[in-house]
Amino acid sequence: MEVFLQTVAALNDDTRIKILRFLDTHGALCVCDLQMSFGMIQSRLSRHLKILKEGGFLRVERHGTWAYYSIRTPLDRFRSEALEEIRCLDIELPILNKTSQNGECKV
Amino acid sequence: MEVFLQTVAALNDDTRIKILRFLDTHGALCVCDLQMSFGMIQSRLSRHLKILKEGGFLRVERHGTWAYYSIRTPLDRFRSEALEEIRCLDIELPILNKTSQNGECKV
DNA sequence: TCATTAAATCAAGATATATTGATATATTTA
DNA sequence: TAAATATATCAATATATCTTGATTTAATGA
Repeated sequence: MEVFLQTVAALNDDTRIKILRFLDTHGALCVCDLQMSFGMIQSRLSRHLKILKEGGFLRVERHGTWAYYSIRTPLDRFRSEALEEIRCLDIELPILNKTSQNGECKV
Repeated sequence: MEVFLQTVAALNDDTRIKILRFLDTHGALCVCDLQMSFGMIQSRLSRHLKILKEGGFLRVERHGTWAYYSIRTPLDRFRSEALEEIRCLDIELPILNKTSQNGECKV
């Protein structure tokens, strides 16, 4: 069962779908940008990012204390189709709030 | 969110993955055949079949008191890819126990 | 109509997953 | 080294989903 079910489980949550769509739209973002944009408690966000990463959808690149998450490429066929479906969803996303740009985050 | 998340939710369960794989392998089967094969309580099976049907993976054809479930065709791209993934899984399936063939089910 | 069988539904308890607040880890800068 | 900030993890609770046993619905045939 393993990998496939983990991939499916990663998709099985509204919040994670939104995060995927958001990163697909805006490219790599650090946790604090996502946190500011979604107005979401940090531990919650961190958990969802972990599940998406372990589900094979995201990659992380660290720069100092910042962790930049982005859609992993290339995605395999199943994950690509999933992402394509997500692109077609009529969902409400937050506005991007890129506090980290100023070098000052203090989220 | 609607349809896509419902589709994903349908996939998000070991038992349902096995049922899909089983029906993909053996074609249309009635509930009692599945029940005998999987050794599963009827209400539990019925629930999973409902979720798979509502997730767009299965169709039902009624013949008298029997309800024959089978993989719905054609499947859209996402569901097809999902099924393809399921075909590649290394999972243990029960042996087909087709009691209904004799016209006597008494499951 | 009544009895029988297949399948669906419901309510209660069991299990899994998500959320929260607190704490831990790690990097940068003073 | 110490303080500050970003991120990850943990433990407790809240919420959702699954399982079970009982009941209901529906079709068949006596």
